[in-house]
Amino acid sequence: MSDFGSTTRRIRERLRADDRRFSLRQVARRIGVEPAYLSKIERGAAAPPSEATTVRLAKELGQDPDVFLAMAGKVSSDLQEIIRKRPRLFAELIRELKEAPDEAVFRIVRVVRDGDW
Amino acid sequence: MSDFGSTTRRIRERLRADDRRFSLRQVARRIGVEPAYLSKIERGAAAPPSEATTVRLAKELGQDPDVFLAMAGKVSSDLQEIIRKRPRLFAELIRELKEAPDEAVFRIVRVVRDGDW
DNA sequence: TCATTTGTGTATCATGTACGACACACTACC
DNA sequence: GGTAGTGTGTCGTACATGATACACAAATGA
Repeated sequence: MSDFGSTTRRIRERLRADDRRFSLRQVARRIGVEPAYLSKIERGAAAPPSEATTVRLAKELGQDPDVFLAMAGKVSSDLQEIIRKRPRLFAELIRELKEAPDEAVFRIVRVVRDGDW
Repeated sequence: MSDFGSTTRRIRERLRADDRRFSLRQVARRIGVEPAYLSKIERGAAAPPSEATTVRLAKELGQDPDVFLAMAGKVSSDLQEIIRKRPRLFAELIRELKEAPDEAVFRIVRVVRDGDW
């Protein structure tokens, strides 16, 4: 379940292969946490970090923050806020789309984005 | 911001007007918390309760759990799980619908529900 | 070879979350 | 006028969250 750590490690080590700046210590430093803490996270000895730290980590590794948050068992707080403002509407929409194929969901996104419908 | 308590109290007292079974103590008993705790919640002296307790409270008062959770500053964990399974897709959809009028969102719900498209 | 860098083990901590226990004073009712 | 029910004040607590601090041994590199 907690592949957050191992995935993070895998991605970081791949980046490190051709850029020494992606050592655990240097990444930890850039995202603003102690090396020991990031070490524990990557080994699964500590739970995934806070939302803010997770997002910094994702960006640092060139990954999608929403995906990293999902791996961390979280949902971005800005999404939560959107839902909380119209709970009935969004709750119904999301539950309705639970089993919908990716293509169907994405079609909606496109339709909404391209406005006029 | 924290109208959770006062709203709860208002709804409960309205129910109580024609049903003595909606005293704070009896409601607390039925949803499985101590009266003192529910009292603090209704007065805003304690933060809104856990997701599970919030849902039991909403149902007890005949309210929509998603709305009560929203007031409690939370999003139902089953919705979060749906989002976490396809984070990119749902993140994009929800952000795209952030400013969309209620009617537009609801139209999508209907279209999805009525299948075939 | 020797300084630097690296990852990690251990200990610790502050804050928040989510309540329970108990006693108290007031009100309602018969 | 006693008994039952009502809301509340105070205190405590068990556990989770999100980290820091420090020391250490192994690898790396000039």
